[in-house]
Amino acid sequence: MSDQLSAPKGVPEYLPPQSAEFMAVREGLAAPAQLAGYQYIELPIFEDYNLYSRGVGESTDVVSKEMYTFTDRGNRSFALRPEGTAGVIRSVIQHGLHRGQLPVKLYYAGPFFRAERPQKGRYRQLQQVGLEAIGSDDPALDAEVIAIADQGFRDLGLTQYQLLLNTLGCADCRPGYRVALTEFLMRLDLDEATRERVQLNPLRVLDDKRDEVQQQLNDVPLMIDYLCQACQEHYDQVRQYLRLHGVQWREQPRLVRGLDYYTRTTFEFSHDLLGAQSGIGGGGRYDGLMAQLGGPELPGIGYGVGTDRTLLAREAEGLPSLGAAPAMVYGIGLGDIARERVTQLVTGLRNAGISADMAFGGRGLKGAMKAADRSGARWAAIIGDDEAAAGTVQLKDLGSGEQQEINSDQVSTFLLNQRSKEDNHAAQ
RNA sequence: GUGGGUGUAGCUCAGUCGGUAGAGCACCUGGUUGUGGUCCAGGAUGUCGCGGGUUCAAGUCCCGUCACUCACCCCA
Repeated sequence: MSDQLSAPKGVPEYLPPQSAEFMAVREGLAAPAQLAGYQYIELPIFEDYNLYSRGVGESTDVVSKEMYTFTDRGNRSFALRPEGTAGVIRSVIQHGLHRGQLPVKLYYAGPFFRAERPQKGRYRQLQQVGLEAIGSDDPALDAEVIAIADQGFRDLGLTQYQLLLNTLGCADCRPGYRVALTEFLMRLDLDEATRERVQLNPLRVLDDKRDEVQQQLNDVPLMIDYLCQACQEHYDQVRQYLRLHGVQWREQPRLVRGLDYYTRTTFEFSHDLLGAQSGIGGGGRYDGLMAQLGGPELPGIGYGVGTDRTLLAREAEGLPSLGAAPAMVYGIGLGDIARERVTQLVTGLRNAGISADMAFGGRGLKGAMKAADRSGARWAAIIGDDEAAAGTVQLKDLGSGEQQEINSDQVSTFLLNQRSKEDNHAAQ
Protein backbone atom coordinates (compact mmCIF):
# COMPACT_ATOMS: atom_id res chain seq x y z
CA MET A 1 0.00 0.00 0.00
CA SER A 2 2.68 2.45 1.04
CA ASP A 3 4.59 2.25 -2.24
CA GLN A 4 1.46 2.26 -4.39
CA LEU A 5 1.83 4.72 -7.20
CA SER A 6 -0.76 7.43 -7.16
CA ALA A 7 -1.70 10.52 -9.11
CA PRO A 8 0.10 13.70 -8.05
CA LYS A 9 -1.44 15.49 -5.13
CA GLY A 10 -4.29 17.78 -5.99
CA VAL A 11 -4.79 16.45 -9.50
CA PRO A 12 -8.32 15.24 -10.19
CA GLU A 13 -9.05 12.28 -12.44
CA TYR A 14 -12.34 11.64 -14.15
CA LEU A 15 -13.12 7.97 -14.49
CA PRO A 16 -16.13 6.42 -16.16
CA PRO A 17 -18.95 7.15 -15.85
CA GLN A 18 -18.04 10.61 -14.53
CA SER A 19 -15.64 11.16 -17.42
CA ALA A 20 -18.62 11.38 -19.79
CA GLU A 21 -20.08 14.10 -17.62
CA PHE A 22 -16.77 15.94 -17.70
CA MET A 23 -16.70 15.90 -21.50
CA ALA A 24 -20.32 16.99 -21.67
CA VAL A 25 -19.63 19.92 -19.35
CA ARG A 26 -16.64 20.99 -21.39
CA GLU A 27 -18.68 20.81 -24.58
CA GLY A 28 -21.57 22.63 -22.93
CA LEU A 29 -19.32 25.49 -21.89
CA ALA A 30 -17.71 25.78 -25.32
CA ALA A 31 -20.85 25.53 -27.44
CA PRO A 32 -22.17 29.09 -26.85
CA ALA A 33 -18.78 30.50 -27.86
CA GLN A 34 -18.87 28.59 -31.13
CA LEU A 35 -22.39 29.83 -31.77
CA ALA A 36 -21.14 33.38 -31.33
CA GLY A 37 -18.36 33.06 -33.86
CA TYR A 38 -15.42 32.31 -31.61
CA GLN A 39 -12.84 29.96 -33.08
CA TYR A 40 -10.86 27.32 -31.30
CA ILE A 41 -7.19 27.85 -30.51
CA GLU A 42 -4.87 25.12 -29.20
CA LEU A 43 -1.89 26.47 -27.34
CA PRO A 44 1.19 25.22 -25.47
CA ILE A 45 0.74 23.91 -21.97
CA PHE A 46 4.07 25.42 -20.97
CA GLU A 47 5.41 28.79 -21.97
CA ASP A 48 8.42 30.99 -21.43
CA TYR A 49 8.50 31.95 -17.77
CA ASN A 50 8.76 35.64 -18.66
CA LEU A 51 5.40 35.58 -20.40
CA TYR A 52 3.70 35.22 -17.05
CA SER A 53 5.95 37.45 -14.99
CA ARG A 54 5.39 40.23 -17.54
CA GLY A 55 1.81 39.46 -18.48
CA VAL A 56 0.09 38.23 -15.36
CA GLY A 57 2.16 40.36 -13.03
CA GLU A 58 5.06 39.76 -10.69
CA SER A 59 3.02 40.96 -7.73
CA THR A 60 0.27 38.38 -8.11
CA ASP A 61 0.17 35.27 -5.97
CA VAL A 62 -0.24 33.23 -9.11
CA VAL A 63 3.17 34.25 -10.39
CA SER A 64 5.03 34.80 -7.14
CA LYS A 65 4.22 31.50 -5.48
CA GLU A 66 1.85 29.30 -7.46
CA MET A 67 3.63 28.50 -10.70
CA TYR A 68 5.19 25.21 -11.64
CA THR A 69 8.49 26.24 -13.18
CA PHE A 70 11.35 24.32 -14.67
CA THR A 71 14.39 24.75 -16.87
CA ASP A 72 15.21 22.58 -19.83
CA ARG A 73 18.63 21.27 -20.81
CA GLY A 74 19.41 24.50 -22.59
CA ASN A 75 18.79 26.30 -19.29
CA ARG A 76 15.68 28.04 -20.63
CA SER A 77 13.06 28.88 -18.01
CA PHE A 78 9.51 27.69 -18.50
CA ALA A 79 6.32 27.56 -16.53
CA LEU A 80 3.31 25.31 -16.82
CA ARG A 81 0.56 27.70 -17.81
CA PRO A 82 -1.33 29.01 -14.77
CA GLU A 83 -3.99 30.78 -16.86
CA GLY A 84 -4.93 31.19 -20.47
CA THR A 85 -5.07 34.83 -21.44
CA ALA A 86 -1.35 35.58 -21.53
CA GLY A 87 -0.70 32.66 -23.86
CA VAL A 88 -3.48 33.66 -26.22
CA ILE A 89 -2.22 37.23 -26.43
CA ARG A 90 1.33 36.02 -27.03
CA SER A 91 0.13 33.80 -29.86
CA VAL A 92 -1.98 36.55 -31.41
CA ILE A 93 1.00 38.91 -31.43
CA GLN A 94 3.45 36.27 -32.65
CA HIS A 95 1.27 35.24 -35.58
CA GLY A 96 -0.18 38.62 -36.34
CA LEU A 97 -3.78 37.55 -35.93
CA HIS A 98 -4.67 41.12 -35.02
CA ARG A 99 -3.77 42.25 -38.56
CA GLY A 100 -6.98 40.74 -39.83
CA GLN A 101 -10.52 41.63 -38.98
CA LEU A 102 -11.15 42.85 -35.45
CA PRO A 103 -12.09 41.76 -32.94
CA VAL A 104 -10.21 38.49 -33.01
CA LYS A 105 -12.51 36.01 -31.28
CA LEU A 106 -10.93 32.86 -29.88
CA TYR A 107 -11.74 30.18 -27.38
CA TYR A 108 -9.77 27.39 -25.77
CA ALA A 109 -10.14 24.49 -23.37
CA GLY A 110 -7.65 22.48 -21.40
CA PRO A 111 -5.58 22.09 -18.26
CA PHE A 112 -3.88 24.79 -16.23
CA PHE A 113 -1.56 24.41 -13.27
CA ARG A 114 -1.13 26.11 -9.94
CA ALA A 115 1.06 24.88 -7.11
CA GLU A 116 -1.35 25.63 -4.31
CA ARG A 117 -2.56 23.67 -1.33
CA PRO A 118 -5.48 21.70 -2.73
CA GLN A 119 -8.97 21.79 -1.27
CA LYS A 120 -12.48 21.20 -2.47
CA GLY A 121 -12.77 22.62 -5.97
CA ARG A 122 -9.20 23.91 -5.96
CA TYR A 123 -6.79 21.74 -7.84
CA ARG A 124 -3.17 21.83 -8.92
CA GLN A 125 -4.24 20.76 -12.36
CA LEU A 126 -7.45 22.54 -13.18
CA GLN A 127 -9.51 22.54 -16.33
CA GLN A 128 -10.85 25.67 -17.92
CA VAL A 129 -12.80 26.70 -20.94
CA GLY A 130 -12.01 30.28 -21.82
CA LEU A 131 -12.37 32.84 -24.53
CA GLU A 132 -10.77 36.09 -25.59
CA ALA A 133 -12.00 38.90 -27.83
CA ILE A 134 -9.17 41.15 -28.90
CA GLY A 135 -9.13 44.47 -30.71
CA SER A 136 -12.28 46.26 -29.60
CA ASP A 137 -13.36 48.15 -26.53
CA ASP A 138 -17.00 48.22 -27.61
CA PRO A 139 -19.11 47.75 -24.46
CA ALA A 140 -21.40 45.52 -26.51
CA LEU A 141 -18.48 43.12 -26.72
CA ASP A 142 -18.09 43.09 -22.94
CA ALA A 143 -21.75 42.17 -22.66
CA GLU A 144 -21.49 39.47 -25.32
CA VAL A 145 -18.55 37.84 -23.57
CA ILE A 146 -20.38 37.80 -20.25
CA ALA A 147 -23.58 36.55 -21.84
CA ILE A 148 -21.75 33.64 -23.46
CA ALA A 149 -20.37 32.46 -20.13
CA ASP A 150 -23.80 32.82 -18.58
CA GLN A 151 -25.38 30.87 -21.42
CA GLY A 152 -22.98 27.98 -20.90
CA PHE A 153 -23.94 27.66 -17.26
CA ARG A 154 -27.62 27.87 -18.05
CA ASP A 155 -27.39 25.32 -20.86
CA LEU A 156 -25.89 22.90 -18.36
CA GLY A 157 -28.85 23.42 -16.08
CA LEU A 158 -27.28 25.58 -13.38
CA THR A 159 -29.57 28.04 -11.62
CA GLN A 160 -28.06 28.66 -8.20
CA TYR A 161 -25.30 31.03 -9.16
CA GLN A 162 -24.93 34.73 -9.64
CA LEU A 163 -23.00 37.09 -11.79
CA LEU A 164 -21.02 39.68 -9.86
CA LEU A 165 -20.07 42.76 -11.82
CA ASN A 166 -17.66 45.61 -11.26
CA THR A 167 -15.42 48.03 -13.08
CA LEU A 168 -11.79 48.69 -12.22
CA GLY A 169 -11.31 51.88 -14.21
CA CYS A 170 -8.49 52.59 -16.60
CA ALA A 171 -4.97 54.00 -16.67
CA ASP A 172 -6.43 57.49 -16.33
CA CYS A 173 -8.66 57.06 -13.31
CA ARG A 174 -7.33 54.07 -11.40
CA PRO A 175 -4.10 55.67 -10.12
CA GLY A 176 -6.06 58.35 -8.27
CA TYR A 177 -8.28 55.75 -6.71
CA ARG A 178 -5.32 53.63 -5.80
CA VAL A 179 -3.76 56.48 -3.86
CA ALA A 180 -6.98 57.11 -1.95
CA LEU A 181 -7.41 53.40 -1.23
CA THR A 182 -3.84 52.95 -0.06
CA GLU A 183 -4.13 55.91 2.28
CA PHE A 184 -7.29 54.46 3.74
CA LEU A 185 -5.88 50.98 4.17
CA MET A 186 -2.66 52.13 5.76
CA ARG A 187 -4.63 53.60 8.64
CA LEU A 188 -6.22 50.23 9.45
CA ASP A 189 -5.12 47.63 11.93
CA LEU A 190 -3.77 44.90 9.66
CA ASP A 191 -1.29 42.08 10.00
CA GLU A 192 2.06 42.30 8.32
CA ALA A 193 1.24 40.12 5.32
CA THR A 194 -1.81 42.22 4.57
CA ARG A 195 0.13 45.47 4.92
CA GLU A 196 2.57 44.16 2.36
CA ARG A 197 -0.33 43.41 0.09
CA VAL A 198 -1.52 46.98 0.46
CA GLN A 199 1.79 48.10 -0.98
CA LEU A 200 1.86 45.51 -3.76
CA ASN A 201 -1.74 45.77 -4.89
CA PRO A 202 -4.18 47.47 -2.51
CA LEU A 203 -7.22 46.37 -4.51
CA ARG A 204 -6.71 42.79 -3.45
CA VAL A 205 -7.33 43.63 0.18
CA LEU A 206 -10.92 44.48 -0.71
CA ASP A 207 -12.12 40.91 -1.01
CA ASP A 208 -10.25 39.52 1.99
CA LYS A 209 -12.62 37.00 3.55
CA ARG A 210 -11.57 37.48 7.14
CA ASP A 211 -14.09 39.21 9.39
CA GLU A 212 -11.53 41.29 11.22
CA VAL A 213 -10.53 42.79 7.87
CA GLN A 214 -14.00 43.21 6.41
CA GLN A 215 -15.22 44.96 9.56
CA GLN A 216 -12.75 47.73 8.96
CA LEU A 217 -13.82 48.18 5.36
CA ASN A 218 -17.23 49.75 5.83
CA ASP A 219 -16.15 53.18 4.67
CA VAL A 220 -13.52 52.07 2.19
CA PRO A 221 -13.33 54.22 -0.93
CA LEU A 222 -14.71 52.47 -4.01
CA MET A 223 -13.53 52.61 -7.61
CA ILE A 224 -17.04 53.34 -8.78
CA ASP A 225 -16.77 56.80 -7.17
CA TYR A 226 -13.48 57.59 -8.88
CA LEU A 227 -14.30 56.61 -12.48
CA CYS A 228 -13.38 59.00 -15.25
CA GLN A 229 -16.07 60.10 -17.68
CA ALA A 230 -15.10 57.56 -20.33
CA CYS A 231 -15.08 54.63 -17.91
CA GLN A 232 -18.37 55.70 -16.38
CA GLU A 233 -20.02 55.80 -19.79
CA HIS A 234 -18.45 52.52 -20.79
CA TYR A 235 -19.75 50.81 -17.67
CA ASP A 236 -23.24 52.25 -18.18
CA GLN A 237 -23.34 50.86 -21.68
CA VAL A 238 -22.06 47.44 -20.65
CA ARG A 239 -24.97 47.21 -18.25
CA GLN A 240 -27.40 48.40 -20.90
CA TYR A 241 -26.22 45.68 -23.29
CA LEU A 242 -26.37 43.07 -20.57
CA ARG A 243 -30.04 43.92 -20.16
CA LEU A 244 -30.52 43.34 -23.86
CA HIS A 245 -28.93 39.93 -23.47
CA GLY A 246 -31.35 39.18 -20.67
CA VAL A 247 -28.51 38.57 -18.25
CA GLN A 248 -29.05 39.17 -14.54
CA TRP A 249 -26.24 40.49 -12.40
CA ARG A 250 -25.38 41.96 -9.04
CA GLU A 251 -23.16 44.99 -8.64
CA GLN A 252 -20.20 44.10 -6.47
CA PRO A 253 -18.13 47.27 -6.08
CA ARG A 254 -15.46 45.45 -4.08
CA LEU A 255 -14.98 42.71 -6.64
CA VAL A 256 -11.35 42.51 -7.68
CA ARG A 257 -9.36 39.94 -9.57
CA GLY A 258 -6.11 38.27 -8.73
CA LEU A 259 -4.33 39.11 -11.94
CA ASP A 260 -2.78 42.49 -12.58
CA TYR A 261 -3.85 43.01 -16.17
CA TYR A 262 -7.53 43.71 -15.62
CA THR A 263 -9.06 47.08 -16.43
CA ARG A 264 -12.61 48.40 -16.61
CA THR A 265 -15.23 45.63 -16.73
CA THR A 266 -14.56 42.73 -14.39
CA PHE A 267 -16.92 39.95 -13.44
CA GLU A 268 -17.15 36.71 -11.60
CA PHE A 269 -19.70 33.91 -11.54
CA SER A 270 -20.20 32.65 -8.04
CA HIS A 271 -22.08 29.49 -7.16
CA ASP A 272 -24.14 29.35 -3.97
CA LEU A 273 -23.61 25.70 -3.06
CA LEU A 274 -19.91 25.24 -3.59
CA GLY A 275 -18.31 26.10 -0.26
CA ALA A 276 -15.18 28.19 -0.09
CA GLN A 277 -14.19 27.82 -3.74
CA SER A 278 -17.38 29.28 -5.10
CA GLY A 279 -16.05 30.97 -8.23
CA ILE A 280 -17.09 28.99 -11.27
CA GLY A 281 -15.85 31.54 -13.76
CA GLY A 282 -14.43 34.99 -14.02
CA GLY A 283 -12.81 37.46 -16.31
CA GLY A 284 -12.69 40.99 -17.48
CA ARG A 285 -11.19 43.56 -19.75
CA TYR A 286 -7.42 43.91 -20.17
CA ASP A 287 -6.83 46.96 -22.30
CA GLY A 288 -3.13 47.28 -21.53
CA LEU A 289 -2.00 43.69 -21.83
CA MET A 290 -1.34 43.56 -25.56
CA ALA A 291 1.09 46.46 -25.42
CA GLN A 292 2.69 45.14 -22.27
CA LEU A 293 3.56 41.92 -24.07
CA GLY A 294 5.16 43.77 -26.95
CA GLY A 295 2.18 44.03 -29.26
CA PRO A 296 0.19 46.97 -30.53
CA GLU A 297 -2.08 48.94 -28.22
CA LEU A 298 -5.19 46.91 -28.65
CA PRO A 299 -7.85 46.35 -26.01
CA GLY A 300 -9.25 42.96 -25.14
CA ILE A 301 -11.64 41.09 -22.91
CA GLY A 302 -12.04 37.48 -21.92
CA TYR A 303 -12.87 34.97 -19.25
CA GLY A 304 -12.02 31.57 -17.93
CA VAL A 305 -14.63 29.25 -16.54
CA GLY A 306 -13.75 26.27 -14.40
CA THR A 307 -14.73 22.95 -15.93
CA ASP A 308 -14.06 21.08 -12.69
CA ARG A 309 -16.06 23.53 -10.63
CA THR A 310 -18.93 23.62 -13.08
CA LEU A 311 -19.12 19.86 -12.77
CA LEU A 312 -19.10 20.16 -8.97
CA ALA A 313 -21.80 22.82 -9.20
CA ARG A 314 -24.03 20.53 -11.25
CA GLU A 315 -23.59 17.82 -8.63
CA ALA A 316 -24.30 20.29 -5.83
CA GLU A 317 -27.55 21.28 -7.51
CA GLY A 318 -28.50 17.64 -7.84
CA LEU A 319 -28.76 17.84 -11.62
CA PRO A 320 -29.04 14.56 -13.51
CA SER A 321 -25.63 13.38 -14.61
CA LEU A 322 -24.75 13.57 -18.27
CA GLY A 323 -23.68 9.97 -18.60
CA ALA A 324 -22.32 8.17 -21.61
CA ALA A 325 -24.86 6.46 -23.81
CA PRO A 326 -24.45 2.69 -23.60
CA ALA A 327 -24.09 0.63 -26.75
CA MET A 328 -27.42 -0.06 -28.42
CA VAL A 329 -26.70 -3.72 -29.10
CA TYR A 330 -24.77 -6.36 -27.21
CA GLY A 331 -23.69 -9.35 -29.28
CA ILE A 332 -23.38 -12.83 -27.80
CA GLY A 333 -21.91 -15.80 -29.63
CA LEU A 334 -22.03 -19.36 -28.33
CA GLY A 335 -19.35 -21.54 -29.82
CA ASP A 336 -16.53 -20.78 -32.24
CA ILE A 337 -18.56 -20.40 -35.43
CA ALA A 338 -21.23 -18.33 -33.74
CA ARG A 339 -18.56 -16.03 -32.31
CA GLU A 340 -17.25 -15.40 -35.79
CA ARG A 341 -20.79 -14.58 -36.92
CA VAL A 342 -21.24 -12.19 -34.02
CA THR A 343 -18.00 -10.44 -34.85
CA GLN A 344 -19.26 -9.89 -38.40
CA LEU A 345 -22.64 -8.76 -37.12
CA VAL A 346 -21.18 -6.24 -34.70
CA THR A 347 -18.84 -4.82 -37.32
CA GLY A 348 -21.75 -4.42 -39.73
CA LEU A 349 -23.84 -2.66 -37.13
CA ARG A 350 -21.05 -0.23 -36.29
CA ASN A 351 -20.58 0.55 -39.97
CA ALA A 352 -24.29 1.32 -40.14
CA GLY A 353 -23.92 3.79 -37.29
CA ILE A 354 -25.37 1.56 -34.61
CA SER A 355 -23.29 1.32 -31.47
CA ALA A 356 -22.54 -2.29 -30.62
CA ASP A 357 -20.56 -4.11 -27.97
CA MET A 358 -20.10 -7.85 -27.58
CA ALA A 359 -19.26 -10.53 -25.02
CA PHE A 360 -15.62 -11.49 -24.72
CA GLY A 361 -13.89 -14.22 -22.83
CA GLY A 362 -16.07 -17.12 -23.91
CA ARG A 363 -18.40 -17.03 -20.94
CA GLY A 364 -21.61 -19.03 -20.98
CA LEU A 365 -24.91 -17.66 -22.14
CA LYS A 366 -26.04 -16.87 -18.65
CA GLY A 367 -22.93 -14.88 -17.86
CA ALA A 368 -23.03 -13.18 -21.23
CA MET A 369 -26.64 -12.17 -20.74
CA LYS A 370 -25.70 -10.72 -17.40
CA ALA A 371 -22.95 -8.73 -19.07
CA ALA A 372 -25.42 -7.57 -21.73
CA ASP A 373 -27.79 -6.38 -19.04
CA ARG A 374 -25.10 -4.51 -17.16
CA SER A 375 -23.78 -2.85 -20.26
CA GLY A 376 -27.08 -0.99 -20.46
CA ALA A 377 -27.62 -2.11 -24.04
CA ARG A 378 -31.15 -2.01 -25.32
CA TRP A 379 -30.84 -5.18 -27.40
CA ALA A 380 -29.04 -8.46 -27.09
CA ALA A 381 -28.14 -10.21 -30.34
CA ILE A 382 -27.61 -13.91 -29.63
CA ILE A 383 -26.16 -16.40 -32.06
CA GLY A 384 -25.76 -20.09 -31.25
CA ASP A 385 -25.10 -23.10 -33.45
CA ASP A 386 -28.67 -23.17 -34.78
CA GLU A 387 -28.68 -19.48 -35.70
CA ALA A 388 -25.20 -19.68 -37.20
CA ALA A 389 -26.36 -22.49 -39.45
CA ALA A 390 -29.57 -20.68 -40.39
CA GLY A 391 -27.95 -17.28 -40.87
CA THR A 392 -30.18 -15.71 -38.26
CA VAL A 393 -29.95 -13.86 -34.97
CA GLN A 394 -32.02 -14.05 -31.80
CA LEU A 395 -32.73 -10.40 -31.14
CA LYS A 396 -33.91 -9.80 -27.62
CA ASP A 397 -35.37 -6.56 -26.30
CA LEU A 398 -33.75 -6.30 -22.90
CA GLY A 399 -36.40 -3.89 -21.70
CA SER A 400 -39.50 -5.96 -22.43
CA GLY A 401 -37.89 -9.39 -22.59
CA GLU A 402 -39.44 -10.06 -26.00
CA GLN A 403 -37.29 -12.03 -28.40
CA GLN A 404 -37.51 -12.70 -32.10
CA GLU A 405 -35.44 -14.48 -34.67
CA ILE A 406 -34.51 -12.46 -37.74
CA ASN A 407 -32.07 -12.82 -40.60
CA SER A 408 -28.58 -11.53 -39.90
CA ASP A 409 -28.62 -9.15 -42.84
CA GLN A 410 -31.83 -7.52 -41.65
CA VAL A 411 -30.66 -6.66 -38.15
CA SER A 412 -29.29 -3.22 -38.94
CA THR A 413 -32.34 -2.06 -40.93
CA PHE A 414 -34.61 -3.38 -38.21
CA LEU A 415 -32.69 -1.50 -35.51
CA LEU A 416 -32.47 1.70 -37.54
CA ASN A 417 -36.25 1.58 -37.94
CA GLN A 418 -36.70 0.99 -34.26
CA ARG A 419 -34.43 3.87 -33.42
CA SER A 420 -36.18 6.38 -35.64
CA LYS A 421 -39.56 5.19 -34.36
CA GLU A 422 -38.45 5.81 -30.80
CA ASP A 423 -36.85 9.13 -31.67
CA ASN A 424 -40.13 10.31 -33.19
CA HIS A 425 -41.99 9.10 -30.17
CA ALA A 426 -39.63 10.90 -27.81
CA ALA A 427 -39.93 14.09 -29.84
CA GLN A 428 -43.67 14.30 -29.19
C1' G B 1 3.13 28.64 4.00
C1' U B 2 -0.82 28.35 8.46
C1' G B 3 -4.90 25.88 11.20
C1' G B 4 -8.80 21.90 11.97
C1' G B 5 -10.68 16.89 10.79
C1' U B 6 -10.11 11.83 9.08
C1' G B 7 -7.24 7.13 7.95
C1' U B 8 -10.75 -0.32 9.06
C1' A B 9 -12.69 -5.00 2.52
C1' G B 10 -13.00 -2.62 -4.45
C1' C B 11 -16.80 1.53 -2.52
C1' U B 12 -19.66 3.78 1.82
C1' C B 13 -18.96 3.01 6.70
C1' A B 14 -19.88 0.38 11.94
C1' G B 15 -16.62 -1.55 15.67
C1' U B 16 -19.18 -0.10 23.07
C1' C B 17 -15.44 -0.23 28.97
C1' G B 18 -8.67 -2.41 25.46
C1' G B 19 -9.99 -9.17 24.75
C1' U B 20 -6.87 -11.05 17.62
C1' A B 21 -12.68 -7.58 12.63
C1' G B 22 -18.16 -6.70 10.75
C1' A B 23 -22.50 -4.64 7.67
C1' G B 24 -24.52 -2.70 3.15
C1' C B 25 -23.34 -2.12 -1.90
C1' A B 26 -20.28 -4.26 -5.61
C1' C B 27 -17.96 -8.96 -7.18
C1' C B 28 -17.86 -14.64 -8.05
C1' U B 29 -20.56 -19.53 -7.97
C1' G B 30 -25.07 -22.25 -7.81
C1' G B 31 -30.70 -22.55 -7.99
C1' U B 32 -32.23 -27.33 -15.62
C1' U B 33 -29.66 -28.32 -20.88
C1' G B 34 -29.21 -21.96 -24.94
C1' U B 35 -31.39 -16.41 -21.79
C1' G B 36 -30.23 -10.90 -18.03
C1' G B 37 -32.83 -7.81 -14.17
C1' U B 38 -36.09 -9.48 -8.95
C1' C B 39 -35.61 -13.52 -5.37
C1' C B 40 -32.97 -17.56 -2.60
C1' A B 41 -28.40 -20.22 -1.07
C1' G B 42 -23.26 -20.16 -0.81
C1' G B 43 -18.24 -17.83 -1.53
C1' A B 44 -13.68 -14.76 -1.92
C1' U B 45 -11.68 -10.14 0.04
C1' G B 46 -8.08 -6.83 5.12
C1' U B 47 -0.20 -5.26 6.73
C1' C B 48 -7.23 -1.94 10.79
C1' G B 49 -2.10 4.13 6.75
C1' C B 50 3.10 3.38 8.68
C1' G B 51 6.70 3.21 12.92
C1' G B 52 7.42 3.10 17.99
C1' G B 53 5.49 3.00 23.21
C1' U B 54 2.11 1.36 27.44
C1' U B 55 -0.25 -3.51 28.51
C1' C B 56 -0.92 -10.41 29.84
C1' A B 57 -3.60 -8.35 25.53
C1' A B 58 -4.06 -2.42 21.08
C1' G B 59 -8.45 -1.23 15.31
C1' U B 60 -9.38 0.91 20.33
C1' C B 61 -4.81 4.38 24.84
C1' C B 62 0.03 7.54 24.17
C1' C B 63 4.02 9.61 20.91
C1' G B 64 5.90 10.27 16.13
C1' U B 65 5.28 10.06 10.94
C1' C B 66 2.89 9.86 6.23
C1' A B 67 -1.43 10.35 3.41
C1' C B 68 -6.09 12.26 2.48
C1' U B 69 -9.51 16.10 3.46
C1' C B 70 -11.73 20.88 4.83
C1' A B 71 -10.61 25.89 5.74
C1' C B 72 -7.21 30.54 5.59
C1' C B 73 -4.05 33.38 2.03
C1' C B 74 -5.33 33.22 -3.28
C1' C B 75 -7.99 31.67 -7.31
C1' A B 76 -11.32 28.52 -11.91
